[in-house]
Amino acid sequence: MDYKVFKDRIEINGKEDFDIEHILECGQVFSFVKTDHYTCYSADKKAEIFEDEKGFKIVTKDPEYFEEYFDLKTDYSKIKSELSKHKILQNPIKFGHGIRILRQNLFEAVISFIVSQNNNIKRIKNILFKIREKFGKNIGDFYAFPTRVELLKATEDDFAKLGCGYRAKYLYGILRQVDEQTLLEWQSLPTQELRNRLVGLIGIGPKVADCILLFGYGKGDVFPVDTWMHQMYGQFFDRCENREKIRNNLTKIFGNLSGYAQQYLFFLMRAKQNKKGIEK
DNA sequence: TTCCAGGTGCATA
DNA sequence: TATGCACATGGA
Repeated sequence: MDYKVFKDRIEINGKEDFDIEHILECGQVFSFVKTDHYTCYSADKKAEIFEDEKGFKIVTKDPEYFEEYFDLKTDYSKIKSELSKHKILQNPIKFGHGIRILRQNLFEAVISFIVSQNNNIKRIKNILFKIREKFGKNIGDFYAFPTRVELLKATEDDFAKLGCGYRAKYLYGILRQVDEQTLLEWQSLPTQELRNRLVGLIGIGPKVADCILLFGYGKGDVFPVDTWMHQMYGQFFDRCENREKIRNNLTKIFGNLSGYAQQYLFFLMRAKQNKKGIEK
């Protein structure tokens, strides 16, 4: 895939390694809107993505930020060719060939995946947009994701009123347990140590920690096991295991590319289940 | 109405 | 160490 960064946009040539629908609808991110095109919101930045016959145009005031965000410097054809050696991944990769793992804002990822627990994607999106509107800075035609300092003004009841349910106390608590700087400093830790730190925070369990590691820290050697992956494992491997065992087994198989493997599997599983499908 | 969603924390054995 | 249950809420 080749692409070019301009002052006000990025132009992507080809669709094999970049498909905005695959990228956004594979469950890794919640702050986007679909109209006749997709609009992405990350932290205090925004990009609109348009598809044409040749590829995609990412229109934004912050092209460098979104070059990083969409992980454009990484060669996904290499990743896919490596992962395609595993029979179980051949169909999922074919189906979700345009998936890329987003490099999301760390703090936003932490809050987002706490909200995501035992919740459905539509509702997660609503709650996160409400959090933006209520506590984030108004940037013209959208709201930035609030900083920790901005969110510290929120009471537990404020979160509950936005529909967070029992997660309100986790959000209220997490803001008082860790700040953005500390989260950033943990970046250099080995994955397991970093995971231990995250799981040590009230409101973050193994699954949410793995999502933060993968989508916030860009650690490929984790495999988030949620209800869908639990189902998938039962179907493919024809046996029942607990989530921690599934996670351990699959990271052993996929190594540093575990997180990528997980996304291809998740996307296909959910599309099948939704029936309406996100097929092309 | 009932079930379920990108789970977690806590009590109990 | 492992298992079971409560927890909020709205979409399907």
